[in-house]
Amino acid sequence: MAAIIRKEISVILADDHPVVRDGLAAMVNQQADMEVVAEAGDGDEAITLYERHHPDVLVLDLRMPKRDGVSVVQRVLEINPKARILIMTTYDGDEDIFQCLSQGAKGYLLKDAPRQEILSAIRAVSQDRPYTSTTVAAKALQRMAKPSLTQRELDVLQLVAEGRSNKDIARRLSITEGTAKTHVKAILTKLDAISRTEAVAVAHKRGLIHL
Amino acid sequence: MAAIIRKEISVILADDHPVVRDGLAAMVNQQADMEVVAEAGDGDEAITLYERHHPDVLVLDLRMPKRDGVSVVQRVLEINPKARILIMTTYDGDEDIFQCLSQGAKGYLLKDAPRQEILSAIRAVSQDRPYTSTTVAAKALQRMAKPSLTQRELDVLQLVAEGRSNKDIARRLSITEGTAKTHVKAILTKLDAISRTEAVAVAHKRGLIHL
DNA sequence: AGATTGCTCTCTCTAAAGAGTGACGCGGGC
DNA sequence: GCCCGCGTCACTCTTTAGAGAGAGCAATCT
Repeated sequence: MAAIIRKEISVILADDHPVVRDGLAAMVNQQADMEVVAEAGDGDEAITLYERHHPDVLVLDLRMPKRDGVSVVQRVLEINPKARILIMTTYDGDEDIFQCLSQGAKGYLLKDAPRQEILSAIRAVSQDRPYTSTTVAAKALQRMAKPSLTQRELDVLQLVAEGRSNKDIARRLSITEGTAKTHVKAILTKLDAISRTEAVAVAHKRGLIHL
Repeated sequence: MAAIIRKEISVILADDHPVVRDGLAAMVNQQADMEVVAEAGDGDEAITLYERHHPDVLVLDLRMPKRDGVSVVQRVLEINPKARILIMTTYDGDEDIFQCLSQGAKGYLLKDAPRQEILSAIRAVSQDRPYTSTTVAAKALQRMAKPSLTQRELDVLQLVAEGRSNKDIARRLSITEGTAKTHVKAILTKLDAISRTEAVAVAHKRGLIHL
């Protein structure tokens, strides 16, 4: 009979795709120094399981049902400010990652990363060392140069993306049409777009909105 | 030493995410009646490996680098008209699946499907029985009622989604602005949208375009 | 206190979008 | 042969979007 051995690095996986969890679990459990102690299929579950197990590393998908990655990062860091979180996402344009990283997530990974990169990212984060894939690092620099939208502008942008007219947007946000136009104009300028439709395309590419 | 036993169902996995391939491979190889004989990371590779191995089932991600699922389905069915292909995708709104299914793909799956569903889908397809998840079947019915866009309209829609003006669209397609407007109008009517921006939102939801 | 930033609102003016209609040639199906 | 869907083009008319230019007001930072 095998004795229960505590491996050095305990990991919780949070992803809404069973396939992805299986894949990651297989990779992680094959390693001598790490093991998966729990798996979560949505944001709420991720938080519950984190509280219960307090793992060394939480591997977290950015897009999940019930509660998205950003808010999970917030909540987990409230529970344990020293939590080590590795963000994982499919889309390299996702703007949310910057929000996560600035909130205290330790690392970021793309889902199409090769096995080795994923494992070394987990090891890095487990030692409290930040890990950022080169593609993201490059994007971070690009992003510095570009102006960021205010919260209100993001609200407007969301409605623009849904196809609402200025008048409609004004009604929904309880502002005048003129003000809505002002916001839209600011959005167009900041995103360097000529029309609202182009703005939506740009915003989507940058992951500012999720259609 | 173990003898090399041919399992009943040979499978090729095609997906650009190593994690997903690992997950699927782990699931499949655990089964007594099936095994993974090759893995592809992009569309071209999928075709090459299909030709080499002629597996019982090809599990194919719809979105891949180099060559997307639709064209892989076409090519593989040229090679072997009796090929059994199981389409897999992340997005349940994807319009492309209908194209694949009508071309001869045998089944369709969402990536967030539970393990059991994935395995039974592979078994069904391996016996040449069609498999369609209930969510997709429901969507197929919905789709019947809705008018479909012509190829030309899809061309225009793509440009609309990029934020181009009617004048710009006309120039790029070498037609007059009036004609471009006619197409846009038809698109708005068919998608039941009030503005071009809303049309883009609707089209994106239905998977008619990929931003 | 002064500067900055975000949100609000107002005004004018031009360009574009979209509704409504009609029409013509071309191809395939009945 | 005829009808129909498609792509093309043309015309009018109303609504909306977007550029430009200010201005007040609150919260925050320095």
